[in-house]
Amino acid sequence: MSQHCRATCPEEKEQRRHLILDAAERLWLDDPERMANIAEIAQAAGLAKGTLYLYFRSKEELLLAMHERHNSLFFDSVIQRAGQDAPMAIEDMIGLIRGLLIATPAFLPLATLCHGLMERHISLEIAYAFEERTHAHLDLVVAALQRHFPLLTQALMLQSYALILGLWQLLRPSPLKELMRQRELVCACTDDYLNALGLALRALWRGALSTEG
Amino acid sequence: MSQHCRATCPEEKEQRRHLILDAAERLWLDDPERMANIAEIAQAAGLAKGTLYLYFRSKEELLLAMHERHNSLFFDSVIQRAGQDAPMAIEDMIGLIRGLLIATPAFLPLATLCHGLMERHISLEIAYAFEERTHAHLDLVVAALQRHFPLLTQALMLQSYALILGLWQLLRPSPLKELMRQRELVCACTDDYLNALGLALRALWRGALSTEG
Amino acid sequence: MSQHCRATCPEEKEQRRHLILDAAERLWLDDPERMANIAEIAQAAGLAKGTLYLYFRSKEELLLAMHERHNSLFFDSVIQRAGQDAPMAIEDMIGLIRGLLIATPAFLPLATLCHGLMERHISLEIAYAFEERTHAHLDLVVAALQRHFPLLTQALMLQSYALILGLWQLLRPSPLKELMRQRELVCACTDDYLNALGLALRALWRGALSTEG
Amino acid sequence: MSQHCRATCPEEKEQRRHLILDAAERLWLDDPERMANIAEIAQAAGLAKGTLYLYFRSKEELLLAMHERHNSLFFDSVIQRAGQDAPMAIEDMIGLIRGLLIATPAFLPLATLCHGLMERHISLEIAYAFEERTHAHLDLVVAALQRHFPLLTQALMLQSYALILGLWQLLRPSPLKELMRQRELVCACTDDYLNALGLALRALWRGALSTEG
DNA sequence: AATGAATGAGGTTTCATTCAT
DNA sequence: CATGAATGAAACCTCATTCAT
Repeated sequence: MSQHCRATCPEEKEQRRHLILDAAERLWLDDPERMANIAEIAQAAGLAKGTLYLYFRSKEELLLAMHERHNSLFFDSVIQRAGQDAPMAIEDMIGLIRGLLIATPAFLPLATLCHGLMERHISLEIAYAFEERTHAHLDLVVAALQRHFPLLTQALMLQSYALILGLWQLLRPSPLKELMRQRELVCACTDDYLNALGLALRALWRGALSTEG
Repeated sequence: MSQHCRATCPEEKEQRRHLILDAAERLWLDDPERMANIAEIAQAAGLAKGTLYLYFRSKEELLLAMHERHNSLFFDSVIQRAGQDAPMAIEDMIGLIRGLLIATPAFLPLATLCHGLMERHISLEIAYAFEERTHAHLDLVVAALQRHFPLLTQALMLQSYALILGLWQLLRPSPLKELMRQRELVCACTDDYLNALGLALRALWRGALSTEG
Repeated sequence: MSQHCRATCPEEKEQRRHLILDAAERLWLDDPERMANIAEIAQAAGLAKGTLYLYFRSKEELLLAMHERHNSLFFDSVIQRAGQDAPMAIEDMIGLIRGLLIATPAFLPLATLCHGLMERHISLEIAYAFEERTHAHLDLVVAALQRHFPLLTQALMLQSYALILGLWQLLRPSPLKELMRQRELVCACTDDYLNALGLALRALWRGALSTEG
Repeated sequence: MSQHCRATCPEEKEQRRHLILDAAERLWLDDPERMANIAEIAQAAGLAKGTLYLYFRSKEELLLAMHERHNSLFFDSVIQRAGQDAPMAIEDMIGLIRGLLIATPAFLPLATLCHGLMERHISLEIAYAFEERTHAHLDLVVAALQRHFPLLTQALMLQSYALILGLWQLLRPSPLKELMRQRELVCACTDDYLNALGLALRALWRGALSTEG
C-alpha cells in the first residue's frame, strides 16, 4: 500500500486514534466471538500494522481504549438522563441501564476481555491513567444522580457495575444457547441476563438505599 | 527425562490430572502476574509436554479445570459450614466468603482470566459440561444454605458470586498498589476489596431477603 | 483392552504378522490418500500399539512388508501365466500387467511411498534382506518368461518395473482429477496412466528385444 | 538474532526464496540421509523460523520448490544444448542426461521424496500449479528437441523421465553400498545406475523413434 | 510518520517409539 | 507376550511486536 497521508497535528492524531478504534469496534461487532488480530484491525482501518503502534503501545492498550470509550458513552448517557427534569426512580435507572446494554452489545464482552487481560500486559502507567480517568468520570455520574437519589454513593455505583459485569460473566449466553442464537440472529443480550440483572440491581439498590436511610 | 510411573487405572489418571493442576497452581501463585506456558507446567509436573495433552485437550481446558477446582473448594466449604449446627447470619456468610477468598488467592484472578477466555477458545461441549457441573454443585450449596436462610434462592447466590467477581475486577489491586504490594508481600486480597465486598453483599442480601419477606 | 491371546509358536507369529498387514492394507484401501498411523493400524488389527513393535521394528518396516507382499503377488501372477501353455506376445504381457495393476490398486501408491521412505528410516540389514529376496524372486520371473521371450533379461524386467513406477509418479491422478474422481468413484488407475504405460512398455520391449536380435 | 535486511520489492522476495532453497539444498547435500527440519533450514538461511512461512506455506511446499528448481535446471540445460548447432543423436542425449544427473546429485533423491510426499500433505492448488508449470516447461523442451529428433513426442520425454526416476528407485545405491560409499566419498550416482539407465533409454528411444518411422 | 517484512515465542498437534506394568 | 501411558521431536500456525526502509 502506498503511504497514507500523515497525521501531524495533535487533532489529526486523535482523529486517527478514533479511526482505529472504530475499525476495531466494527470488526468486533461483525463477529463478537473472536477478537480480531492486529493485522485485521490495521487493514480495516486502512493502515499498516506498524502504524497502529504509533497510536497504541500494545494491542491491550487498544482494547482498553475501546473499553474506555464504551464506559464514557455509558457514563455520559446516565449523566444526560439525570440532568433532565423528569424525576428518576430505581426502575428508571434499571431501564436506562438495560437500554444502554442493548444499544452497545460490545460493551460487556469487551469489558470482560479487558479485565481478563489487565492481569497481564498493560503497563502500570497506562492502567493507572485509565483508572484515574474512570473514577473522575464516575464522580460526575454520582454527582448527577444524587439529584434523584440523595443517598447514592460511589460505592453503590461500583457495586452496580460489578453486578452488571459479574452477572454477565456468569449468565452470559451459554455456548449452546449461543449456537441456537447465531442461527436465529437473536440479540446477544438475552432476556435471561437482563431480567436477572434487573432483579439483582433492584435488590442491591433497595438494600443499599434503605440502609443508609 | 526418563519415563515416569504410569497412571493405569482411572483413579490414577484422575490423580495425575490433579498433579498437573497442582503444578499449574503452584506456578500461578509463584508469579500471579503471568500465566506459565505449557512447557513450564509440564516441567513443574515432572511430565512431558505431550503428556499434558493426554489429560487436557488445550491450555484453556486446563485453566478451566483449575477454576472448577476452586469453585468446588469454595462450594464445598460453604456446604460444610452450612451443615454445622451453629446458626448462620448474613455476617457469618460474609465472614466465610472473606476467609475463603484469602485462603485461595488464585481464585479471583483465575476466574477473571477464565471468563475472559471463555470468549474464545473453549469448545462448546467442554464449556457446556462445565456449566452443567457448576450449576449442579450450586444447587447443593443453595439447598444447604436454605436451612439458615429460608428465603435464599439460587438467583441470590449467583448475584453474590457476580458481586464477588465483578467487584474484584473493578477494585482489584491497582497496578501501582500491586507494585508496592509485591515488594512487601501483602496479601493480594486487599482490605479495600474485602471491605467493599462486605458492604455490597450486606446490601444485596438485605435487599433480597427482605424483599420476599 | 484385555490382553489378547498370545502367539507363541513361529507359525502363529507369522500368522499375526499377516493379520497386521491385512489390517494395514484394509485401511490403505479405505483411504489411499493417507497413510494410517500406527494407532489406527493396531486398532484395525485388534492389537495394542506396542504389540505391533513385536512384529515390525518400525512403521517403515511394516510398510516395506506390505510392499513386498504386493511384489510377490505380482511376480507370482506373472510366473503362473508364463507357466501356462498359451504363448505370450508383448501385448499379452502388457495386458497381464494392466490387469494386475487394476486388481491391486494399493500397489503403486505404496511402492512410491516406500521408495520415498527408503531414503530414510530403514535399517541397513532390513533393506538389504528385502533387496535380496526381491532379486531372487525376480530371477524366477525372468526364468519363467524366457520360455516366451528368449531375449528377455533381468535388465528389461527392471526397466519395465521402472517405467511402471516412474510413469505412475509422473502421471498419477492429478489432484484436480483426483477430486473429481473421488466424487464419482472412478478407479484410481486411470486410463491415462494405463494407456501411457502400454505405449511405453511396447516401445521399450520392442527396442530392447529387437536390439539383441 | 538481529533483524535481517528486508526483501521489499518482488525481485528481492524471489531472491530470498532462492536463498532459502539454497540453504535447504546445502543441508540436504551435507547429509543426504536425513531431511533437515524447518528450524535448521531457517538457521542455515540466516532467517527466523517464522520467516520461512512467509515464503513457503509448508515444509512440503519448500521441498516441492527445490524439486521444481532441479527440474527447471534440467529442462533448461536440455533446451540449451538442443539450441546449439551441433546435431544430436540418442547417445548425445544420454550423455547429456548422465552429466546432468552427476552434476545435480540431490535431484533424484529429492524427486523420489517429493513423489512420496505428494501422496499426502500438498494442497490441491499448489500441486496443480506445479504440474501446470512443469508441463509448460516440458513443452519447450520437446519443441527444442524436435529439431534433432523429428519424431520425438512429449510422451517419449515423460517415458524417459519415468525411466530415470523409476530405475533410480530400483537401483539406487543399496544401503550397504551406501555405507561403503559414504566412507569413500564416492559419487551417489553409481555407475550401476547410470549404465542401466543408458541401456534402458537407448532401448526405449530406439523402440519409440523407430515405431513411428 | 508510515510501512510491512522479519522476528520469535509459544500454543497446538501428531505420532513413531519406548518401557513399566 | 501384550498393553497403552508416556515420551519428545518436530511440524504447524498464529501473532504481537520490532525496526530497517
